[in-house]
Amino acid sequence: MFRLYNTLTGAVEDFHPLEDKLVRMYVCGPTVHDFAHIGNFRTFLFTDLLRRYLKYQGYQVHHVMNITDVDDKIIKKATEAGKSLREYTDIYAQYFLEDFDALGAERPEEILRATDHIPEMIELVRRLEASGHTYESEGSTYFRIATFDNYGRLSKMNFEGNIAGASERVDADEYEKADARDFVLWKAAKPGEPFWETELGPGRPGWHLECSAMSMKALGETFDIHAGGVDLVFPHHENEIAQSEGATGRPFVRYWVHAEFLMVEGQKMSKRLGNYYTFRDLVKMGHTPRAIRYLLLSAPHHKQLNFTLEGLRGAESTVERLNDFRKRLTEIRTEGEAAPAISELIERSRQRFEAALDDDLNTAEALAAIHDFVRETNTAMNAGQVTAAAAERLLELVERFDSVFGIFGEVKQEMLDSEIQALIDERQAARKARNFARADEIRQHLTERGILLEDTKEGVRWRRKQ
RNA sequence: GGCGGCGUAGCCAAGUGGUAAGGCAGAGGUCUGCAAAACCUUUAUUCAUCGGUUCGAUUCCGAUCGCCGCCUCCA
Repeated sequence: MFRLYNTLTGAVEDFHPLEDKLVRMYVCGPTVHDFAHIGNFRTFLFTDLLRRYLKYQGYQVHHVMNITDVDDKIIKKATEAGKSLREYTDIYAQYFLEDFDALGAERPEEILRATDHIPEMIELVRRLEASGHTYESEGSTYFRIATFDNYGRLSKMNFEGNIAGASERVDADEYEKADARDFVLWKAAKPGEPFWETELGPGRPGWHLECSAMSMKALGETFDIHAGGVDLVFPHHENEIAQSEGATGRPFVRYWVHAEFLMVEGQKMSKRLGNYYTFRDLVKMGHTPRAIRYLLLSAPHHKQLNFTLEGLRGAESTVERLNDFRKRLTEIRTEGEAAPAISELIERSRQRFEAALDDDLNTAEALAAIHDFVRETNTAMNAGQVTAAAAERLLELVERFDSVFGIFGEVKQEMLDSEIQALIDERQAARKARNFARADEIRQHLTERGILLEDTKEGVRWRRKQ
C-alpha cells in the first residue's frame, strides 16, 4: 500500500485517489524570470518521481503544472529588458522546459500559463464576491480571511504570536488591507505596468489566485494531490485553500505534499555566498544531467538535502556504474535456463524497492535496494551464472526500476538543446580519454579536436582549448 | 519574538527501543603484457554534548551547543 505524508493532516496516510485508477495532481511550477536553480529542480524531480511511481503502480496520472508568467519581479525585469511580458517570459519558460527535459523529467499532461487563464480567475473572484469573502480597496480586490474558518489549518500557523511582527509589515505594505493576513486577489493596475481590462477593473491577478483557478479548471473542484516546495505552504497554499474552498464550499485538495529545501554546502543557496547554482552552471562545470538528477533524488523529499560538489562527483561515478551495469546485461549471450536463484533475486529486490517507495517515497532505501541488486547480479555474472534468458528478466526489472528513477542510461539526444548537448559530448570525450589516458594516439585524437589533457595526481583532467 | 525541522564515518545519506542500509572517496584483491575500465572484498565498538527513563537508547524524555526552514517574494 502506497503511503504519503500529508501536510494537511500531519500524518502519513494510505493513498486512495478519488477515482479508482486515476490520480489528479497539480504542481506549483516555476516563476519564469530567470534560469531555474537546482533547488527548484529538486521539487520538480520529486514530483516527477511521484508521478512515475503512481504510474508504476498502474494509475493513470493527470499531472498539471503551472507557469507563473506575471508578477512584480517579472514585470520589473521585462521592463528593464525592453520586452513585453509575453516576449520576456517566453524566453525563460523555454529555458525552463529545456532544463526540465534534460533532467529526464516527464512532461506533465498539461502545462498552463497563468496569463492564459485570466477569465477563469475573474470567474473565481466573482464566486468569492458572491459568497461574501472579498472586499475592494483602492481598485484592488482582497480576500477577507476573517470569513474563512479553516484559515491556518494547513500551515498550522499560530497567528497570535505573529501579530506584532505582522503589523509592522502591514504599515510598510503599499496596499490597503483590512487585516494583515488578508491577501490580494486582483491587483489594481499601476501606471506603466501591464494590466488586463476586466469586470473587476484594470489590473492583474494575485499570485495565489492563479493556482486555484487553473488547478480547479484542469482537475475539478476537488482533486487528489497538490505538491510544491515547503516554502509554499504558507502563505501560498494556505491562501489557495481559502480561495478554492471559499468559492466552492467543498474540500479543495485531499493530499498536500511538500518537498523540503535543498541546502548547498551546508547553507542556504544565495548569490552572495557564491553557492548559487543553476542547472546550466553545473553542466558547464562538466556535470551530466543524469548525475544531477540522481543526486537530487537520492534523499527522501521530506528531509533537507545537502548538495555538495563532492557529492555530485560521487553521483557521476554512481550513474556511470549503473549505466555500465545495464550495458553489461545486454551483452550476455550465454545459453541456458534462468537459474532459480535469479528468480529469487528478482523477486526479493522488487519487493524491497516497492516497500521503500510505498513508505512515503523513501528514495534512499529504494536506491539501496537497486545497488544491492546490482552488486548481487554482478557477482552472479562474474561467476558465469547469468544466461541470456536470465539477463532478459533482469533487464526487465532494471527497466521497471528506471521507469521510476530515470537514472540508468543516457538522455535522449533530441531532448536536449544544442548548448547542453555540446557540453555533454565534451564530457563523454573526456571520459574516454581518461580510460585510455596513456594511449598517445587517443590523446592526439582529442587534442586535434580542441580538448587539452593534463595529468594530475587525481587522474587526467581535461579542458577545452580556447 | 511566534512555530517547526535537523545534527549518523573524509563527503552524501537510510534506519531502528535490542545492538549501525546504500552510494562516493580510501585500502586490499580478481582480471589484464603494463595500465585504464569493469568487478569483488573491506572501511563507524558507534549515531552533536550532557543528564534521565529502561534489562537495554543512536532510536523515548529533558537540557545545552550548532545548523536550517516558515512567519515577507521564494521550490
